[in-house]
Amino acid sequence: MTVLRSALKSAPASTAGELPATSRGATRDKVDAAVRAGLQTGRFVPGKSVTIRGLAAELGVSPMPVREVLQRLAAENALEVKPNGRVQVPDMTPDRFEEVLKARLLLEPELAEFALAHLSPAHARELEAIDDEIDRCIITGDAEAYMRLNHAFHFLIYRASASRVLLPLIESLWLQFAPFMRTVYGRVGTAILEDRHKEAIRAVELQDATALRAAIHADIAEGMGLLGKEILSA
Amino acid sequence: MTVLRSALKSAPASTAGELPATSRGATRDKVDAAVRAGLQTGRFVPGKSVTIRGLAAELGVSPMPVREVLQRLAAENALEVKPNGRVQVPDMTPDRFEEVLKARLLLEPELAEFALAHLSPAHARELEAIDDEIDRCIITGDAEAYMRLNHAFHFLIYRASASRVLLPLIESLWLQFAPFMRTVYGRVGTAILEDRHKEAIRAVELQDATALRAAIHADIAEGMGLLGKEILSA
DNA sequence: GGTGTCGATTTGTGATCACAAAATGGCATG
DNA sequence: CATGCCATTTTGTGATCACAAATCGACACC
Repeated sequence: MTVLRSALKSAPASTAGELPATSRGATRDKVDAAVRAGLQTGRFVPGKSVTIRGLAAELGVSPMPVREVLQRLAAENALEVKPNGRVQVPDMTPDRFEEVLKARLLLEPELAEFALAHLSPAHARELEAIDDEIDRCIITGDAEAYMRLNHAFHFLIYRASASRVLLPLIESLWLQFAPFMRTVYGRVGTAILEDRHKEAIRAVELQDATALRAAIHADIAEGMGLLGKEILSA
Repeated sequence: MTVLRSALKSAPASTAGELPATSRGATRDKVDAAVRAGLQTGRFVPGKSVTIRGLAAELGVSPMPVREVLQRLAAENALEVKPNGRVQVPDMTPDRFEEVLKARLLLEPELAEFALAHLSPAHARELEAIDDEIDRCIITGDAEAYMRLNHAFHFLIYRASASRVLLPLIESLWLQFAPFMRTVYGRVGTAILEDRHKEAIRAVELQDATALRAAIHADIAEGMGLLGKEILSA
């Protein structure tokens, strides 16, 4: 039996040609990264139902790691398990949107200020590079790249805090509103986008906590407030 | 094969005598509830390693639902998956403690105020009943019951908000500090405990948002601030 | 007596399977 | 032509298995 199973297992592995680098939990990490990226970039749209077998086949893995990843993301409220067990990307509602906005305004300026002491001039230059790319994406209308870069900008700041509590909470929030924002950008385009990134960068350079808080707060309030009105018309 | 497996499956079921009521995901829910309760009541202590097979055997289920539950709780930062895949209850550090405290002070007064409009005089009476029991627990020194009731008190308020965003974040926070608090109570006893529950109840009765915020804020700051110093001596 | 090494055991991981519930679709009936 | 019903398919769930990595323990060697 053992030999037989080994033969079956090595067969698809040889076709894929990726025998090595199978460290602990590699498959699960791969699936996790794929789904998270899909949520952030809009591959998964609110209301879209995600099936275990479907994702497993798409990624060329067994249903097992997919099940665990879906459970994880459901626990983070990035996905929703319906009473019949089906998993889907939650729809956005006005109430939910307002709550996410409120939570972001409470937590993100706080963590940004906490991270400020760990942000060097080198970080400021990295932020500028990202922001330049963001400006390009707004012009070209590349909503997917915009979302990826905007995420990179904010989390370059937040991650500097080395937080193990606030940071996961904020990541959960981003996963909750990202799919919805993606659909909004798809509808209204990216031309109207404005941000307070340059103010934030200046605050980092000057190590000005108050200014950084204000920049992050305004960036969130304006960015989400601007597009939040869209959900009333939908 | 099918018949053979059915025989194998029905055998242990008949010994346990619980054929019915096997609705969707019942086993997983049972495991989930068991582990959550264990974390809240101190059955699981920081540093304690939790094994899949161990828990599965203890609860009389297969390793499968346990794996998913552990993944979920790890996603909520209630458990920690070490690089070798082992799962354990995270240790508390001064940094982590301070961050949890900060996050609670930001989120819980906010959600309490948001819930206030949904809190009726009947709720106030429920809160009073819980608080009476809490006072008894403080006297008798029943730390486990105290923690369960304190959780019930706060979440009776928070749950009234019908929040789908802030509430899960706060639940995650409680799961993070509960195991640690349990060990602290075990060391210093419950006699020194004080709370602002009566102020909170009065605020609910009067529908006074400012007073409720203040009561919740003070309850958290004093309750955790009082015991947080313990981690410096450990 | 301390230490390194090798074997046995424990444990997480990924895969496959059998089953039940739900969803889907076609078909017959009103 | 609409509608209710039934067979088929899809899908989630729980269980078991084979394997690999890690941990633990004993024994020999220095």
